[in-house]
Amino acid sequence: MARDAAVKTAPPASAISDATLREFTGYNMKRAFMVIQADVTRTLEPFGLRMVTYSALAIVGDNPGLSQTQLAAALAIERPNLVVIVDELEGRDLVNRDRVPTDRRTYALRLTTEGARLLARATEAVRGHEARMIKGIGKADEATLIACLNQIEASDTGRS
Amino acid sequence: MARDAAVKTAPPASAISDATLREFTGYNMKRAFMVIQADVTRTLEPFGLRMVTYSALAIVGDNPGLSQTQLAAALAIERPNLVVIVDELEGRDLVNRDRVPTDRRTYALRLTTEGARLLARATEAVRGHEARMIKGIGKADEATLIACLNQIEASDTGRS
DNA sequence: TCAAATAGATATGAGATATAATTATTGTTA
DNA sequence: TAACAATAATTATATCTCATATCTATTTGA
Repeated sequence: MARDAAVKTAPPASAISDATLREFTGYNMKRAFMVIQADVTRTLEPFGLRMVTYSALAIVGDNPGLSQTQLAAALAIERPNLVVIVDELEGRDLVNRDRVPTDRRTYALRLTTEGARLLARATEAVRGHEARMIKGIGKADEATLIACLNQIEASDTGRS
Repeated sequence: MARDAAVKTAPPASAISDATLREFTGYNMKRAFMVIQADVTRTLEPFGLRMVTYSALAIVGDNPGLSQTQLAAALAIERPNLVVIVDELEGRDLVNRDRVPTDRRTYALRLTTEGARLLARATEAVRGHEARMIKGIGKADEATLIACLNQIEASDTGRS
């Protein structure tokens, strides 16, 4: 239904040129990322996960005992916004907020057994998503793609 | 100030691993795109433009006389959200909403002289941004990068 | 011991995005 | 040709994301 609407609302859509924007890496990347985002969202939906909640589980899994501040930094989101995310994951018994005896201000975040199981299953699904996305791209080109993306990421000056 | 805060709020930030997520193209792409987005936002700010308003100018420049529905489709945004964008550009005398004699429901969007001038200047600035982003990436790798991004974009099934 | 800094949480606001519904106009067809 | 369906733009609105300011509890450091 949504698909029909999208098609109908763009009668001669293919006739529209985006030549000027195609010159730029950022535009091509945004269009590619939109496809990836849509597919990964569909991929995670059966697990009741969004990109950000899946990412949070993955980071906690890789770094058991980290604090919410550290997790927020790793996810590049603000700490207030992370609180509700951890609330959600804790409410579903996917992560625990363990108290730290040496510093009672902070929590040590850890996956529960169920959280680890869900992360493993979701990661398998995301691997399937990954395979769909890079289908038709050779190993060498894929390596070049990742290297270019990492190079661009590293070019960050970080100035505000 | 914001930079200091960001640094300060992540004391042992470098110690946090994102190994699981690094496996995925989408994660690497998101991190790279965040850098691009931040830089292009800074680049366009002196022109009073955001990514979406610059993109709108570029598409109108490439397709003079197109309708708002076509522009919305090209920008992949919903038509109601485009209205305020065109309002803004029209209010700044960068684009005109010309009436179409054969169909009085629709507008033919065109750049004003000033809109064309601003687009040209902004495009030069964005070319500078592009150069910053891909600095250190060779011509061949850059071509591979774009080809991979376009391949991923083309893998879109479009199902909702 | 007292001031500053930190972790988490709460409240809140701004911005982006999506949907439903309205108006004006055009196309279709009974 | 009259009535109905479809389309373009718009308005209103809800939701989601993202950022900032502020608060409490706790720790650190002068």
